[in-house]
Amino acid sequence: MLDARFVRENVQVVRDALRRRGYEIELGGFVSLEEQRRAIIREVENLRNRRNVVSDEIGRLKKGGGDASGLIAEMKSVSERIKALDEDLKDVDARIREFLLNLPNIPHESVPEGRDESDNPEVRRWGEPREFGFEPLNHWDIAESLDIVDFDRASKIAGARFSLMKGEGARLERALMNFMLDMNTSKGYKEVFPPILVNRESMTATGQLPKFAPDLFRTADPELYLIPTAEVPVTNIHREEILRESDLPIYYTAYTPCFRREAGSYGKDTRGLIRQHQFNKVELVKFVRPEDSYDELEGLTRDAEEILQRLGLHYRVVVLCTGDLGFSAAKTYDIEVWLPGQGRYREISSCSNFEDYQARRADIRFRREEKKGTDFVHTLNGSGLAIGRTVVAILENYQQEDGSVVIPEALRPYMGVEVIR
RNA sequence: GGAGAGGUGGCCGAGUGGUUUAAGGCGGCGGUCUCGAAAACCGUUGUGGGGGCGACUCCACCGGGGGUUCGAAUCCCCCCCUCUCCGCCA
Repeated sequence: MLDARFVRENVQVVRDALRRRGYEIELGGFVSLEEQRRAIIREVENLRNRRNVVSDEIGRLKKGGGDASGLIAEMKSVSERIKALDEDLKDVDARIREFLLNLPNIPHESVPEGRDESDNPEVRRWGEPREFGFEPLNHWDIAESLDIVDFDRASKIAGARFSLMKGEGARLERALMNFMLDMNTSKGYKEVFPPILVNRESMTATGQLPKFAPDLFRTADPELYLIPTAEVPVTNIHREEILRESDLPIYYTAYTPCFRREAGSYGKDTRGLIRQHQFNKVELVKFVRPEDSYDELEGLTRDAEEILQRLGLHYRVVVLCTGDLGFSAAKTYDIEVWLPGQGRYREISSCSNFEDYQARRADIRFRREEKKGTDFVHTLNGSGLAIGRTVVAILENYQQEDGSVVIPEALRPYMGVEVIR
C-alpha cells in the first residue's frame, strides 16, 4: 500500500507512475476523502479535549458536594456528537483504506517502459542450449513413458491441473526440495516451515487480497486461504512487529506446497506440469533496510540463479517492464529456464523488491540505532526455485535418445540413482 | 468439542468507575562520582495521528470489536489468542 500522505501530496507523480503500468486512476476522490478525514479529526479531537477537561471538573465537583447537573447535560450532547463523528470517521477511513489497498505499487525508476511480456529486456544469460542428436520430447511424454507422473489418475483423484508423482518422479521432487533448501541455508537463509493455510489479514498484508481473491483457494469454515506462495506466510512472520536495526537483514527460506486457481488461464499449458493447481516451491524471503534493498534484490536473484547453475540448466534473466510488473512489486527479475521440448524459455523464478509496499500493509517496521521513531523495512522474495518446473527442465534437458533421463551431478546424492530409466 | 485460568508499556508486575497525565521494579539511554569500571544516586525512556514556521500542544492506544456512563484498563456483551485439564485425533 502506498503512503496516504505521499499520494495526497504527489498526485501527479502517482498518476503518472500508475499510468506507466497501464492503470488509469482518478485520484481526486481520494484527495477529498483525505480532506474530509482531517476535518473530522480536528472537530472530534477538540470535542474530546473538552469532554476530558469537563469530566475531570465534574469529578471534583461531585467530590466536593457541588452541583454538576448542568455540565453533565452539556457533556451528554458532546458525547453524542463525538459518537456521530466517530461513525463518519470510520466510514471515511474505510473508504480511504479500500482505495489504497487497490492501488498497485509504483515501479522503480530503473524499470523499463513496456506494455507486456514481450517488452521485457533480457539482462543476461548463462550456459548454452544443449545440442540434441535427436528430436527432444516434451516432458509429459518423457514422464509418462518412464511412469513417473500419472496425469490420468491425478485427474480422477482431484481434477484437471493436478499431478500424481510416482517412483523416481516422487523421489526427484523430494530430492530437489532438499537440494534447494540445503543450498539456501548454506548461504545464510534460515529454514522455516510455515502454515500453508492463512487468514485474511495475512493475504491482505502481502497484496493477494482484496484484489486477487478469484485466484485463491479458500476454505469455508473457518474462512482460511491456501497459500499461492510461501511469500505469504513467511513475510507475515514479522507482521505488526518493530524490528531492531541490528536484526536486519533477515533471510528466510521455506519449502511449501502452493495452490492457485489459475482462473482466466483456461486453455493455457493444459498438458504437463507447467501450470498446476498445486505445486511445490522453495522460496527466498528477505527483510532489509530500505537503502540496501536494491543490492539485496541483485543478491537474491544471484542466489536463485546459482541453483540452476549447479543443476547445469541453461537460463536467461529478464527484467519485467512496467506493464508486466506484478501488483505489489517495484521491480522484478524473472529467471527463465530453457526447455528444449518446447523450444522456449519458461519462467522458473521471479525475484522481486516490494520496497515498503508490503511492509506498510503488514506494518513491519524497524527502529534505527541513531534516530528516533520507526521506518518501514523493505521486503523481497523470489523462488529458489519452483520445483515442478525444475522437474520439467531436468526431464527435457537431460533426456536421452533411449527415453531415459540422466540426473544432474549435484542432485545425485539426493536421488540415489544416476539415471531414471 | 467441554470445563477452567489468563491477555496491562522492551520485559516483569500493581491497578476493579473520577489527582493513574498507567504505581513499582528490571532492562535501555544520558549524567554525577571514578585513573577506569562496578555500585550508588539523579534524569530520561513507546506507537500512531491532528494542529502550529516553531518552542510546543492536543487526541488515541491496557488482546480486538460493540455497549453502559458526564467520565471505562476497571462494569456488561460478542469475538480472537495463550495456558491447564477432559474428550477426540495424526
